Amino acid sequence: EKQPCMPTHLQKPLIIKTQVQFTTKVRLLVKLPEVDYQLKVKTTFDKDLPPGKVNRQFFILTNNTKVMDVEESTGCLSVEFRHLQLKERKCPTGGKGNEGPLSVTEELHSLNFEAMLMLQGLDIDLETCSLPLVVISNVSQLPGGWASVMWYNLLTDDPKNLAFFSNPLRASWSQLSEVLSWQFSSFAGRGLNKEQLNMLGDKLLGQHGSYNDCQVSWSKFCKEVIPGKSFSFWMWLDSILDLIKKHLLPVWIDGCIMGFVSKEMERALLKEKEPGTFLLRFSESHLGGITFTWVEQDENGDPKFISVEPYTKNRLNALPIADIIRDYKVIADGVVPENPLNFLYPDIPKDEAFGKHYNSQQNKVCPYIPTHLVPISHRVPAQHSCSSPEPPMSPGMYEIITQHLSPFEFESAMSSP
Amino acid sequence: EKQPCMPTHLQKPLIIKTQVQFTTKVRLLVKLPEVDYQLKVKTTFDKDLPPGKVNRQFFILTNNTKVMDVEESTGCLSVEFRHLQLKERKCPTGGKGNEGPLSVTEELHSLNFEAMLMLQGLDIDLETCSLPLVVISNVSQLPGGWASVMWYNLLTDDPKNLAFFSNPLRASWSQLSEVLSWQFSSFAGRGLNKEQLNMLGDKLLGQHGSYNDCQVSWSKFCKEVIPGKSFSFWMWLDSILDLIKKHLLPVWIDGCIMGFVSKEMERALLKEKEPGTFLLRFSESHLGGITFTWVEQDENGDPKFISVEPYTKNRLNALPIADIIRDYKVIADGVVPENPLNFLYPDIPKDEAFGKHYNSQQNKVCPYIPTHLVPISHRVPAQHSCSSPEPPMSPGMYEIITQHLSPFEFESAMSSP
DNA sequence: ACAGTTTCCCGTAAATGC
DNA sequence: TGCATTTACGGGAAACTG
Repeated sequence: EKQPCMPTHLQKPLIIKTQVQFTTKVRLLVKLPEVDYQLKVKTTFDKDLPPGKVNRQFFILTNNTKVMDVEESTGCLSVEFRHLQLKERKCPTGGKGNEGPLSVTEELHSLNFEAMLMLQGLDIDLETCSLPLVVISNVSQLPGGWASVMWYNLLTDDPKNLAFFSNPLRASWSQLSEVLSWQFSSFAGRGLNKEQLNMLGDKLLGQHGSYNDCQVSWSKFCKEVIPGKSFSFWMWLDSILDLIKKHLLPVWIDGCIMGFVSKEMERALLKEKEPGTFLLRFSESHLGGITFTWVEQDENGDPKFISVEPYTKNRLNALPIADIIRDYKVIADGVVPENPLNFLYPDIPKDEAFGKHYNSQQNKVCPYIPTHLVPISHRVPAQHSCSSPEPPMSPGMYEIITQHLSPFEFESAMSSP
Repeated sequence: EKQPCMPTHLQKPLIIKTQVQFTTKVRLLVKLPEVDYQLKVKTTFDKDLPPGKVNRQFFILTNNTKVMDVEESTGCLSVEFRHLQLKERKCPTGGKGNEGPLSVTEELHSLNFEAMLMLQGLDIDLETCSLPLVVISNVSQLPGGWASVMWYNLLTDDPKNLAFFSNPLRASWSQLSEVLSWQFSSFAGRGLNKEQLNMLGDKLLGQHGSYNDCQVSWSKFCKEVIPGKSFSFWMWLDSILDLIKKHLLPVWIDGCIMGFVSKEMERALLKEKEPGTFLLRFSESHLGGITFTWVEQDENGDPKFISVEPYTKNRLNALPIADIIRDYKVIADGVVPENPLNFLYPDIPKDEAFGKHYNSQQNKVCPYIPTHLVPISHRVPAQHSCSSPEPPMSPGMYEIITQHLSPFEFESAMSSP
C-alpha cells in the first residue's frame, strides 16, 4: 500500500542551479516505535512527472540514498542530504513536450523522497515531495527564478501545483506590494514605505487614486518589458535590490535613500527646499543605477534641478556612495570646484546623514602620496540649454503631489518599518 | 616490435588545468603507402610513469581515441583531439611517492599517443609523447607553471626529462634576460631594453658591473622570496606582465612606461629635468602595481621627488592609466587643484605622449550631468617631514648611474626592440 | 538572424590536506 | 598551526540551439 504523503518537513532550496551543490533535509514527523533496522531514504528528481509533461529533465548526479538518524534536539528521525547536484538529462529533441511558451524559470520541478517501512508485518511505502523548485543553469537566471517563487507563494497554498505558470493567477496590488516590501526588508534590512510603494504602483499600473483593488498579471510583473524600456518591472526592481545588497546596504538601512520616487515627485519635493538640498533616486532608465538630484537657484531665482549620471555597480565598486557624496565636485570652467550637495532632503546636513559611512581617509605609510578618486562633473554652458526629456509637470499634478505628501509625513514614513 | 618514437609533431598545451578543456594534435611525419584501414590513435596521460615516481596522478576524462585523417594542406595523416579534460585520480595517501619537496608546478607530466600500424604483414606499434606538461588546478598557479615551462625550455633540449626539477640547472643571466624580454615582446607587444634588463639583473643578482656571466638558480628565480618581500622574483615580474596585458597594453607598446627602473635611478634621471617631469615605474613592494614620480623644486631650489601610491588592477579598472595622468591633481590646502605632471621623461609634453590614449569625454545624453573620476592627492604638511625609507644614495653611486646612462642613450634605447 | 539558454572558465574565497 | 593546493561558484562572455 502507498501512503500519499509521508509526514515530513522539507527545508528549502527553492531555486537550484545545475552543477552546483545543494542541501536538503527530510524529517519524519511521527515518532515510530523503536525499529530495529535502518530506514533508508531515497531522493529522486521529478519522479512523478510524465516525461512528456516537462520541458527539461534533470537527475541527481551524486549519491541519493541515505539512512535516517535520530535528531538530537527533537528525537525525530531525519536525514540531511548534502552535496547533491543536479544535471540535465539531454534527451535529443525527444522529451521536449511543447507545453506552451513557458520559460525555464516558470518550469516547476520537485524533489521526491521515498522510504520503505516495515511495521507489524506490513510493508509501508512512505513518500513525500518538496515544494515546487525552479532549476536554472546560470546565476543570470536567478532574478527570474525568484519572481516565480514569489508569485507562487503569494498566490497558491497548493504545495505541488507544478502547472501553476501555464495559467498564472493575478495578484492584487495590496498583496503584491506587501511582498515587495518584504523582499527589501528581508534581503536589504529595510522595507519600503507607503510613498515608495506608491511610486512602484504607479510604475506598474499607471497613476490611479488607489491601487489596492488593482490586479497585476504575472506577465506584467515579470515578462512584459516596461514601455520604452528593455526590461520588465521585476528585472528592474531586482537589479536595485542587488545594487543595495552589494553597494548600498548601510546607507539604505539608515534610510538615507528615498530611492523610489518619480522625477516629478522629486522636483516637487526639492522645489521648496534650500539650494543644495539633494536626494538619492534609483535610475528608471538603466538597470541597477542610482543617481542624486540637487536643487539650485538659476539667474531668475527659480529652482533648477540637476541630476548626476547614475552610478552602477562598476562605479560604486571604485568608490562607495557615501564617499561620492562627500567628495562630489562641480567645476564651472576653471573656478574652484565646489560640492553642490549640502542637505539630504528635507534638511539634514550631508555629513550628519552620511558621515558615519565615510571611508576614513587611510593614512598610508610614507614613500607614496596617497590618492583618492573624486567624482567631478563639468558644468559646460551647453549643458544649460539642453532641453529636459521629462514631460513638463502640469500645475494640477504639482498640487496633488505637494498636498499628498508633506515633508514631515514623508520623513517620518522613512523611518524603519 | 615497439618503435621508440613515432615521428610526429605535437602542438602545445604546455600547461593544463584540470577540469578545463584542452586540444592537442598529432601528425605522422612520414607518408605511408596507402593503407586500407583506419589508423586509430589513443591518447593517455603519464602512461610510462611508474605510479611511485609521480606525486599526483591524472587521467583523461573524455573520449581519448580517434582516427587519423588526411590533412588537406600537407597530405599528412593527423588527428586533433578536442575537448580533452584532465581529472586527478585520488589515490588515498598510497601513490604519493615522496620525491623531495617539488611543488605542483615543478612536477612534469606528459601526454602519450599510441597507434598500431599493420604494414607488409608486420604489426608496428607507433608511439610518441608530448613535451613535458605542467598540471594545475587553478589559474592562480599559472605563473608558477609558466616559470617551469620557461626554465625547462631555456635549459634543456631533452624533450622528455620529466625529472628536470629534481635538480634544476642554473641559467646564465644572458640567457635568462633574453627570455624575459621575449616574454614581454610576445605577450605585451614590446620587449625590454638594456636599462630595463639591467634593473632586473640588479634585483636578482645584486649590483655588479656585469651580469652576463652570472648564474641564476631556479630557486632564486622562482622559489625564494625577494629579501624583505613576500614573493619571488618571477611572481613579481609576472604580476607586472599581467598588469600590462590587462590594463596598460597600448601605453606599454608605445614605450611610455619606463617601468623597470630603481628608485635611485629614477631620482638620478629626474634630478636634472624640468619641474613637472615624470616617469612611470612598476612597484617593487607590491604585486602588480604602477606608480609615477615627478620632480619639483623645493623652497631651496633643490629637486624634490614625489611618488603616487601605486595603482593596481582594481584601481586601473575604475580609471585607465592615461586618464589618471591627464586628470591627476594635487590639492595643497584649499588652493586650486593643479596637475603636477607636465613632461614624460625626458621632455615629452604629457599630452603628446598620452593624448592618443585618453578616453574621449563621452558626451552623454541629456537628463544627467556626466561625472568622471579624478584621482586627487592631498598635500598635507605632515607629508613633507616624513622620512624616506629609501637608503640615501651615496655620492659615488650617483656618479656611476649618471655616467653610465646619459639621458639621450636611454631614450634611444626605449624605442621598440 | 536572433533570443533564450547553456556552457565555459577566470578569479576570488573558502575548504581541504599535509 | 601555517602553507600549499584544491574546490566552489559568482559573474561575464561565448557558444549553442532551436
